[in-house]
Amino acid sequence: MSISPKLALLEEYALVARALSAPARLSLLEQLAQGERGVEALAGKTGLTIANCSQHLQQLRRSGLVTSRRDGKAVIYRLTDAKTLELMDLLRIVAERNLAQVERILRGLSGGEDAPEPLSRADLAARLADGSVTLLDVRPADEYAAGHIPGALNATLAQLEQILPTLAPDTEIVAYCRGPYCVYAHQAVATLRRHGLNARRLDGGLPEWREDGRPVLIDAG
Amino acid sequence: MSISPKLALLEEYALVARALSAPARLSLLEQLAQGERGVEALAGKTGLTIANCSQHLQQLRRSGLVTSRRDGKAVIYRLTDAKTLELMDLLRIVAERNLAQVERILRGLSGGEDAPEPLSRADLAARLADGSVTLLDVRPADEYAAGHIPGALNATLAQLEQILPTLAPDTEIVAYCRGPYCVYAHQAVATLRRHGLNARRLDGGLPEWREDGRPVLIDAG
DNA sequence: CTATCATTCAAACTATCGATTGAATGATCT
DNA sequence: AGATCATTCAATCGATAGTTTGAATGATAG
Repeated sequence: MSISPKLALLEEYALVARALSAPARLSLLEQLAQGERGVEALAGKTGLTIANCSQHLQQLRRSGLVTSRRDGKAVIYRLTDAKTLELMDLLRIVAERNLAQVERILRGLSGGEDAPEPLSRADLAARLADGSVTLLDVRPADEYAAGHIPGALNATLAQLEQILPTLAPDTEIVAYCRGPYCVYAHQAVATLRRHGLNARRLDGGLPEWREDGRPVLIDAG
Repeated sequence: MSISPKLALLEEYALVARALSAPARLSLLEQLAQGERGVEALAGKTGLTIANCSQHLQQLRRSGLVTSRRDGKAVIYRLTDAKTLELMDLLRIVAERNLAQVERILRGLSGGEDAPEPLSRADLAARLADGSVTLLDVRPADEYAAGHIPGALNATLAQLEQILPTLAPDTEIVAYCRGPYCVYAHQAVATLRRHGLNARRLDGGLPEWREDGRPVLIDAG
């Protein structure tokens, strides 16, 4: 190659950033952060066609953010390592700190109300131990089944209104979802608070909880 | 807006990543990591035309990674905060861990020899205190003048061969440069080792050193 | 060894990005 | 107030990215 090594290096770094520069791929990474998945499952969850999904996944693989293995006739993708999750998190943090538009969208999700500070994962662990909190997993049932925080109830946003009466009104409710880019927990907290309940989000989702080395319960399949 | 808030959020995160997805902009960020700069200075350092440089800078500003202020008739850009530097670093780390191509380029810079592990900044500080190390700043003279680690000698790669005889042969030499994306230190260490000297890189460059809260010496202008 | 099926490739199209040129802006300085 | 000059805007071009469609691959299962 005739170009300078310096430029060649920058091209490589840019390749990683470019892999993160399309919403569709961020959506795929969000899914993969919860666990390894096949192409078809990912396409279904993200609403992409199979072929399109495959191409995005290959781009993610070329960037080194994800890797794949073969299982029978299926190809299973997964995040390469925890650094990928770190990168996703940092991207979100920078966007939330610096972009007014993000602030606006998140405020819209909360129905304009001020949401309380998220609960740290360490604090949640302590409060789960002494039972002073109701934990709510607001992801779809299949994702809950594939792994969730022990002690968490599962209810999608649609189901939330139905289970409202069953929630102890004096116990603080903590909601969590997929992690870096998921908005379910934001919306759930807004709904719960509109109904007068004391609710807040968990800081991070299941991927971060798992990355902390904390226990994850998998339903028997 | 009619699109879902979720997609809108992902678009914003992708905007930040897209800002990092062009080598020219990474190059600008590398310069800005060393300190705030005007458009013309940045264009000169990166080899971009003024207009092109201005457009890239605006894209960086839209992404929230950099901000600007006016000083007389000049517009001065700077990194928004330390998170930008973190993001640049993490991008490099992920690329170095996962991309074979990066490994190859860095090996080429070292002339194929195995380079020793970089020295940590904390260790450097200790060894500067007891004088057991020769510190070499291999950036251009103007960047050295704008701020450098106290006690560092300045020599560009071109000048390196000339000052070789003046270096104590028994003292370990530590080289540093701009930081995340700079290759000068790699090349300098390779040159020094080819001449039989005991040399290694500093982990990180001036921006990381400054971010640690360590002293930086600015030449009187 | 052949059929099957999940995945990948290839080609086409549209949209967007990056570089260049030359003109316009707009804050300063006299 | 007008001249100056750094910066930004606008228009253009070529190159690249994203989506869709349909065909090709290639590992498995019978």
